[in-house]
This record gives sequence, C-alpha cells and structure tokens, in this order.
Amino acid sequence: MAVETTKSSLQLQGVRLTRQRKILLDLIDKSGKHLDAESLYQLARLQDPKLNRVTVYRTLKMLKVGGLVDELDLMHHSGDQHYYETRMKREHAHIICLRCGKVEEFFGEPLLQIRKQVEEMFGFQILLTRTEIGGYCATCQPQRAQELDEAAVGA
Amino acid sequence: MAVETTKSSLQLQGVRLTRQRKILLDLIDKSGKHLDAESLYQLARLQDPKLNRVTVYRTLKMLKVGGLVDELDLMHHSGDQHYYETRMKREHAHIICLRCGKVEEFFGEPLLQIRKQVEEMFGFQILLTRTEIGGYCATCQPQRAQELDEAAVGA
DNA sequence: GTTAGTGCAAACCTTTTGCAGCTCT
DNA sequence: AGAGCTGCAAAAGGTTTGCACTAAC
Repeated sequence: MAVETTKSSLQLQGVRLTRQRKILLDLIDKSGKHLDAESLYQLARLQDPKLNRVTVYRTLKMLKVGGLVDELDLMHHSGDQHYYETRMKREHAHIICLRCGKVEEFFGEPLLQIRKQVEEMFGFQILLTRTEIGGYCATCQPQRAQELDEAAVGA
Repeated sequence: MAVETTKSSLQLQGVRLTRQRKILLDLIDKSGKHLDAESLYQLARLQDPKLNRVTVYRTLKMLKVGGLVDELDLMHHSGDQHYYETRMKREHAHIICLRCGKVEEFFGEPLLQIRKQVEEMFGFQILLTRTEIGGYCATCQPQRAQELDEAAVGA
C-alpha cells in the first residue's frame, strides 16, 4: 500500500516508473529497515542481475530529495555508508548498540517538544530531523564489561 | 584551560604529547566549532607546514575514541566529511540551515528527557548522542520561497 | 633505549559524473 | 518522438593502512 502510494506520487511528478525503480522501491519498503546502498544493490541484483550500483545511488538520491526516504548514519557503526528508511509518519530516534549493532527505535513525547521549541525559539522551518543514540544495549553491557576486564588483564 | 586538562588526561593514559598533537589540540579547542578534518589540516599547516593530513585523521580518531571530541555530520550539508567539536558538558542539538549552512545550537530540557527515557525503557547505556535538525533558518525562508518561485517560472 | 607517533605513498570505500545507448510515456 | 533513465567506465572525495624513519618519555 505504501509502495503504491509512493509510486503514484512519483508518477504525478513526471518521474518514470522503470523496472529498476519498481524493484528498488519494493525492496526499500518491504525488507525491514536500515538498508545501505550496497545491501540494497545486492538484494536488487537477485531480481535483476544487470541492475547497476549507480542506479541504486541515483534512485536513493531521488527518493531522498523527494522526501520519500530518510537518510541515516546510525553513528557510523559499521563504516561510513548511509542507511535508508521510508519516511515514517511518526518522528523517532535511533538507538544503536555499538557492540552488536542492533538498532532500536524510540518514539517519544520529547522528540516533538524539541521540534516545537526549535521552531518557536529560532523561527526555524524544520524539514528533517535525526536523533541517534549510541551506547550499549542491555544484552551487551555485561559482555562489554567482561571484554574490558580481559583487556586489562592482557595489558 | 580545557586544553590543559585534556593534555593532562591524555598523558596519564600514556599518550605522547607531540608537537603535532599540541597544535591540533589547541586548534580544536580554540578556533570556534565544527571544524572538519581538512579545515583543521589547513589551519595546522600554518603553524607546521610539514604536518601531514594523516596525522590529523589519526589524532581526531584518537580523540573521538577517547571521548574527548564528538563527531558530527551536520546533515552532510556540504559533503560527506565529518565535523568535530570538543565534548561539552551540556547536551545540545545542532540546527543546520540547508540554504546558508549556518549552525545553531539548541540546549533544552527535552534532550535530557530523551536520554532518561531511553535509559529507563531500554536499559540502554548511553555513550553518545547526536541530534541534528535540518531546514531553513529565519533569514533564509523568504529567500528560499523566492527561489522556488523563480524555478517554477523558469520551468 | 623503547615504544609510540609521524610522514609518505598507496590503497580503500562510498558515492558521483560523463556519455552513449536504451526505454518509458 | 523525445525526454528521462540506465549501464559502463572512470573519477572524485574522504579516510585508512603499511612501512621505514623519528621523536617523546
């Protein structure tokens, strides 16, 4: 449904719905979240082996400029690539575990308050926001402590 | 003062205070905020023409890992480089004008609330946070509107 | 004297660009 | 038909690595 909406809105703007774009749009919308360009490319190639990496980058840029996807960094947890997610109705923060890489999403009142305050205090017109929180998840905290111990002993 | 503290804390960890690092540390601390590696390199070269770009990257990485500076993306407003600022006591968000590039800082209650809620709800151990807000500043909004008009006429 | 740090060159990774040919509408 | 899009190759931009030499402690 969301994909179909996106497709329609693109077509209205005179954007052509090519075979490649259909594949990419479906992938972005369906296959969970936080794909980077390379992963998307690999997935797309399964459906169309001739599809080029450059087309992935061009499509992502178009969607980003058009405000249909958001670009994330996820604290550069595993390199300097960017991640993409379809733009959601609800504003949310990303919580990234720096040990296991797991990404959680936080939806909360304070996010809206920040937005409101910034608009009011600065007369700023907000187009996009990005809140990223890095640290260790509940699962990784004990393991991290142990790794630190081991490192201390080893030294 | 902050620089001296930093220097001491580094020395305690067995980090050597080389001529190059002194220059870079001073620059990062003094020369305003939001320098990227290349700018820092250019500034450092004025003081030591032999100082290498690689040393800048290595120093920044050390400071980042050591939690002495924070790395920012500033919405990739002008490329994919990273920006650095000395880690401040107070948590703050960065507000980036996508037209003129001006960066404002927002200190506010809601930032602390997010932190608290994330810690409580997820049992997450927060090490670093990054909140970036992109849009148009009060000055640029009318000019942006005009540019859009012109583009529409031109098309 | 050791060990950490530097400079240099070269590699690396991610992303963008130029251009000829193809394809959606 | 014609603008828009794709693939290919090549380049760009930012950052990292290997290694021999140098300097801080």
